Amino acid sequence: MTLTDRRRKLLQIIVEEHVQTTQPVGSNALVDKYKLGVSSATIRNEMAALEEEGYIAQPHTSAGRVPTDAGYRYYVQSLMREEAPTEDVQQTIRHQFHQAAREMDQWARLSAAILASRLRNAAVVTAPHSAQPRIRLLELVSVHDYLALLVVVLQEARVLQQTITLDRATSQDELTAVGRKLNEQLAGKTASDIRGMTFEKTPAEAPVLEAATALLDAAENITLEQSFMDGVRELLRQPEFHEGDRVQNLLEVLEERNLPRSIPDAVEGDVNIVIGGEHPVDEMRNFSVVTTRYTGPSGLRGTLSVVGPTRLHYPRTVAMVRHMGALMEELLGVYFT
Amino acid sequence: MTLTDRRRKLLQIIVEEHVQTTQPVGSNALVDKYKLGVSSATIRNEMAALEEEGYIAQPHTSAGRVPTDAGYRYYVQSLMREEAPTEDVQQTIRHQFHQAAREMDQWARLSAAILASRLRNAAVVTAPHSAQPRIRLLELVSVHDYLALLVVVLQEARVLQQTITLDRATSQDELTAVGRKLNEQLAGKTASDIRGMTFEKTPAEAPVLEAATALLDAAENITLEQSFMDGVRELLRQPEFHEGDRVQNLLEVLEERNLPRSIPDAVEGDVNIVIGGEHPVDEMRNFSVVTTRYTGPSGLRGTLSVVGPTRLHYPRTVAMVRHMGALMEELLGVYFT
DNA sequence: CGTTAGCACTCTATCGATGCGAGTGCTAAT
DNA sequence: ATTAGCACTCGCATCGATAGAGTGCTAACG
Repeated sequence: MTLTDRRRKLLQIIVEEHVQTTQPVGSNALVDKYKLGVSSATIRNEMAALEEEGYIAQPHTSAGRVPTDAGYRYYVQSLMREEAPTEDVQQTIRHQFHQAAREMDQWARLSAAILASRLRNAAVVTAPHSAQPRIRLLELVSVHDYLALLVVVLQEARVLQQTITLDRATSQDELTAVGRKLNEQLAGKTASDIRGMTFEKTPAEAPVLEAATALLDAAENITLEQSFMDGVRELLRQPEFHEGDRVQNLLEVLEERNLPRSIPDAVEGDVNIVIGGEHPVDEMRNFSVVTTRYTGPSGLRGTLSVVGPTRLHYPRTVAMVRHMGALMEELLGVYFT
Repeated sequence: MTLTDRRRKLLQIIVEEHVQTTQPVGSNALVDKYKLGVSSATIRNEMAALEEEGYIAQPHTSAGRVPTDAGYRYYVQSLMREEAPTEDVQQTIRHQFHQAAREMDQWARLSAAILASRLRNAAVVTAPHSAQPRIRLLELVSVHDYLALLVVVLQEARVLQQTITLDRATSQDELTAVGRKLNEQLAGKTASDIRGMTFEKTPAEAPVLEAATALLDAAENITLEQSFMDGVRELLRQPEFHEGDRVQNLLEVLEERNLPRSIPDAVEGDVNIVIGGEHPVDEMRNFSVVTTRYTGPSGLRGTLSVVGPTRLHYPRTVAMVRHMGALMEELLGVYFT
């Protein structure tokens, strides 16, 4: 199971060469390009061994070798060295955030854009959201006789809204009064808190409470509104998808925005890598997903993911995802403590 | 310039046949499939005439004919009959809206989804927004010593938010006081109204006013947050894009979300069709865009667009876009009068 | 004069044969 | 253990021939 140093080195070269060229890599090309101290025949023997172990494979007899999922797995686990973005790049990114509005949604959107353009692959980022959202403030605005707009500000500085139907015509004054009263009672409460409350509800209050709890419930989950996708165009640029029919499947998954759900839970603070067939969803078996989770004060959390072909530049991708995760955490820490 | 009836009929058949089959259509196939009372030679003569006029073209000598942009233009202008969605479909759609939340953003998103899936093409819908947004209500929430969240509710029942930096630590009480005062002064005002106001601004109020006007300004334009795109996957499914490199250009345009901007102003209440090379943006010359504009009470308006290959099923597409536009107007009318 | 049958011509797409080259695995020598 | 040598495999590009779809033109017809 454990490989000799030479084989490890060889596997590394094969992965990196293939990532760079997109082509299967052969023994002759290798000895030419990299000054290995041995002949191509030796390399062939070693390659045969690596193939035996399942780390590489040939697309067809008499083609070069290509890393298998297992090969990439071994590579990311014990061969690669992350390539952190240069100081220069880091500065540029920081600057971009500086220019953007101080809105969590904007940060998420920007993160997705940066990941996509820097790594030339698709990126999905979920905006920060709390596992236990609490009401900070609540406001009722009359829209129509029987219609009111409920605005809920969460403690995490997120704003939710919902239009609610009232069972009788209600004036703005009346709504304001209801709002004032509920504000006192609901401030700092979670959805389950509210459900547990047993005070007397007036007929006017009932629908508001119901809507408020529904909003809180919805806010717990990564709703599709808060998940930003970017870089599909980059994905189409990748040579392996020029036929297009393979990306299509991916888009089915991505456009329904259930990517985050389909990703195994990322270990917090670390970067999670899912390679090709390791992914539970069938449509994803041609792709790799690199994910990290970021957390902020008061239970805020979210995820950043990059999606690309299995032939990913893992050292750069992992490092960049890690970097952006850290950056998000930093921003959240500074602005929302 | 004006065509004989027979040529008009022929052009119509060519367009519809080509839309259906994706293939160039030849004279023999035509007389076989449609029981025209004449021989293929006659058809050939007529085709030559139509080609002379610029309505059709052959991809290469000895291939069938394909409609040109001008051919499609003639078709949509004077040959096609819109195919309104069946009563059945209309009911289903109505039902879908009934199920959805009564939020304008949700409606827009749903519209995009429906257009995309029913027409099997990409759709872009902008949420309703007012040309002259007016403040309904304003709320300040303390986030941090020097940081506050400004929530602005517009009269159109839209909610905007922005985090603002304060030049000194400010308590929630103080913010509430500022908010109360500004509320009285700003209710019903537009951005230019506010800029025109000359009352005394306290240091605490200045940044809030600035942010509020900025928000109003931003709300006037279709910001990318309020524009919903769906159905890119459908586009990839189209046979003409199986090579993928042509959709890529489109995605460049779409992902930057400047599609609405790149579309010639739609005449209100009517459906606007831009065919292939008619589009000012180069990357779009392989596509057609069908757009309509919807308006609601108090200056609310937005657009719905469908983007597909020039080989669109115009009768269905135009009718469906028209239908959805009318539906949006109806919904806005019912809920926001 | 419009219509049409007939025909030569053009161009594409497809198929099979062929040759080349990259790459492999094996064997025997070092 | 390494390596030179070699036969072998297979994909890929090239080429030519062929079939087929479609056209334009011409001459005949009602």
